[in-house]
Amino acid sequence: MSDYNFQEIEAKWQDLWEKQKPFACDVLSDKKKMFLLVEFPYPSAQGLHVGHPRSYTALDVIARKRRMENYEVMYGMGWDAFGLSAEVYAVRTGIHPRITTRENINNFRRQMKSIGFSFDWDREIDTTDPHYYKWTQWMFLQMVKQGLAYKGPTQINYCPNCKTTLANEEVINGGCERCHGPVEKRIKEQWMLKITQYADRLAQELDTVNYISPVVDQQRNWIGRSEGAEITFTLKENNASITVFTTRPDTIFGASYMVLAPEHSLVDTLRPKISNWDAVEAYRLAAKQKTDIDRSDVTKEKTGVPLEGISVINPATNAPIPVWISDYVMMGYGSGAIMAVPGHDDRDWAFAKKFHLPILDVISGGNVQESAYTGDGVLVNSGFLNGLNVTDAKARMIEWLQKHDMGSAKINYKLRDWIFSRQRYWGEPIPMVLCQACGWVPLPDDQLPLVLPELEDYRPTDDGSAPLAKLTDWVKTTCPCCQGPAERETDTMPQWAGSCWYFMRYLDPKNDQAFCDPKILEKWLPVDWYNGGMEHTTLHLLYSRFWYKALADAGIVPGIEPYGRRTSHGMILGTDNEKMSKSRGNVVNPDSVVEAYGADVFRTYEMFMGDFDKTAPWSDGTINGVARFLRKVWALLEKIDSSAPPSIEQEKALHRAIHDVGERIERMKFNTAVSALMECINAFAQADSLPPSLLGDFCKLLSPFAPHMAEEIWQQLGNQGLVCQQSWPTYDSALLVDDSVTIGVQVNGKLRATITISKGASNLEAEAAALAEEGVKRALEGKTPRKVIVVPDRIVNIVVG
RNA sequence: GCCCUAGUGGCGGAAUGGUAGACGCGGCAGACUCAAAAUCUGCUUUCGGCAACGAAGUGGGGGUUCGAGUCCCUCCUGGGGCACCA
Repeated sequence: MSDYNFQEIEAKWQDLWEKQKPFACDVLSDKKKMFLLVEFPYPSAQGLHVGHPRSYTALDVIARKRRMENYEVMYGMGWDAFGLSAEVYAVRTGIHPRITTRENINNFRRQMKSIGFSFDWDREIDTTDPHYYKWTQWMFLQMVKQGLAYKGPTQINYCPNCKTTLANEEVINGGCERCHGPVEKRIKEQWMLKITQYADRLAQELDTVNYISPVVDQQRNWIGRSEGAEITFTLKENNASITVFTTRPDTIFGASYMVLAPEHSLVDTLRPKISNWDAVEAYRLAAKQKTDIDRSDVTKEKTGVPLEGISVINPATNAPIPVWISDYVMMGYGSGAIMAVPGHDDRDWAFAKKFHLPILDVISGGNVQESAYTGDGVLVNSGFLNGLNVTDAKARMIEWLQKHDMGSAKINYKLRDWIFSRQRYWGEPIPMVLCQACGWVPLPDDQLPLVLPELEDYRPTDDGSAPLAKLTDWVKTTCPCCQGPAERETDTMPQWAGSCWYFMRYLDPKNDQAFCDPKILEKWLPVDWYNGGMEHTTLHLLYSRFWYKALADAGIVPGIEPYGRRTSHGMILGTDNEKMSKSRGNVVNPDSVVEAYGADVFRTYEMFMGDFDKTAPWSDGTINGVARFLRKVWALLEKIDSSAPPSIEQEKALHRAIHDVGERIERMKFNTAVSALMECINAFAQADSLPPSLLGDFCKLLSPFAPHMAEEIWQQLGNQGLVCQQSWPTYDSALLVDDSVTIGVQVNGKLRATITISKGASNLEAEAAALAEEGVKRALEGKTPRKVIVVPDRIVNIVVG
């Protein structure tokens, strides 16, 4: 018996898998399908992070088990290779992103293969391959045709450091997601996707899928549905009107002033009537120059300027109220105007206090001069609403507004349309042409893919225009519609475009007639199980659901949701319990782990290190323990004796493991599934001999975690075929139960003894055994039990006193 | 401020309302060895005690229950998300 040479043995099986392709998916198979998905990575120059394999291994365990359960499994891998990071890296190194991307992909593929994932590598995809992005462009055009894409001036988030536009989802606390620098607001012509048109469905249809609840909560939160009313206020000075959105129409009698966003266009219209225009203009200019970080600082004092000479009529009271502008009202939400009810809104209260505006009490329950009262109560000082509670008053008020044609019920969303343009080079060209005569014209399908042209200098420009604009020959084209002179769009798509639909391409990766054969889509969608990071909840996952619904509405894909089930893994931290980062110097490189311990140890450790859901710190000690475990498994080969009958203990240990490992994998309790494997081999090792069949069955349980060693032992036991192609073992329930059971005996809920009784013993027997215990007698101090609770095979609790 | 999440030995972590600490790491003692590594055996929540045993114990405080790490209320702390969204 030699030591386990993992380098040699892992290479041997990886070569064999490569040749025999046991993980190839037959999409036309009659077997029950199982579509498993992990987020395909962005192939960075740093290579694979130890965080990636946590997700990949988990679903690899599921994939391998499902194959052994006779499912046809789809488990693919590919590269989300467009995007800013690749371009930034290329600019820094001076090497074209196409070249660095190819190198990075090769490195990622090598790393993944060294870990032994059971991906069907013949279905590898790459978002930067023209054969792939042809369909990304095609799908974008489908959205154009459905009226879901439009180009228009919009206030965008611009990162002056990265020199590009950011989607709202890419702005974190007013800063850039990538460089964390401040983000400016600019007005720019951008391609937009109308994700807001799907806001309601994106929220509602979460009920039709099985996502872990934090994902559901976070998406709903992000979509931010709120029910309220739109109310029209009329200007006192002329008949112009201003519409506000409020969730509290019930408080309208307390609306003592109105606030407009500084950017509100009405301010310009009203200029001739505004007597303090200089002050107004100065305030607007100052607001414009503020970054979102300044503007969204909740703790800062409220500022604002009144529009002197302007007032509006409160439709409920008919009284004129002043109009202010303040940057605490945002142009991008509702109508950019609010009715301020300082008595019952904290922000309005703070504003009113500062500027000495009237604070009216219209809902009983608080002292509005001290602080805003936002709770429930009975309406007061509110005319026909008096005496109603908040809910009823809301309904009554909306009714009243509708009757008088002054407003109606309205639902608003925080979700904004998706800013889809990037003034960058390394992305899918947007296949649109601007014709002087015809306007924006989509490229016809036969001109797809619109290949990303070569460019000498692909660096972003300081004036915010796209690098492709420099290619004047490429930009100049003819209109597909009228053949007149036209210009190509020079913006490219964001990183998120290619990942919106990539899972479908695994199903039919080489098809050039369609992104996927519709029959295959029909059979394989939705994805059965998608595991990925929480950080993608309001980005990729939301975009992708929207993209799918848009395609579904165009009749292109089946169903309404792309992913049936969504789970998430916790982050892997450094040994210091901090997020791994170069600057902290706590990064663990998967290559060095594989080199030192082998893929099997790496995989098993990643599953054993902690609860899959939760963050877990890297630990060199624990990984050693896993290595020791696998060495013990290997050493069992020495005990193999085909003439020895299995001991009952060994059989019980095996069947216990079959039960526990299977059940724990299904519950994604991978750490305790590994514990169950450990317990089993600890039991196996007790005896001097072990029948080959028991170790063979154990190999089946081990194979999802440590597939190389499992194959090797399986072969050395003299078995035919691959262990990964065997059937998942079943357990004999009779072997799961013991004849006797040790249970606790409590006196008044405190443990005083344990008794071993036969399984299924009657309550009387258990009680008698319990009362006979010395420890119990001592605790009873001669008192007579008042009550004895026996839970069969579980516990005896004696109540005294 | 709002919405999620978590808080258990020296450490990672186990526990369908029923013997808290499985499994692993680390530590201690021993075996093997010229020695070391590797391996194996035993012990290892804390306090008191030679021991038998006793007491305390799952972030704090209340509650429900024969019985609470687990359920309810409340507070504290860490992690994540959203945030002047009317």
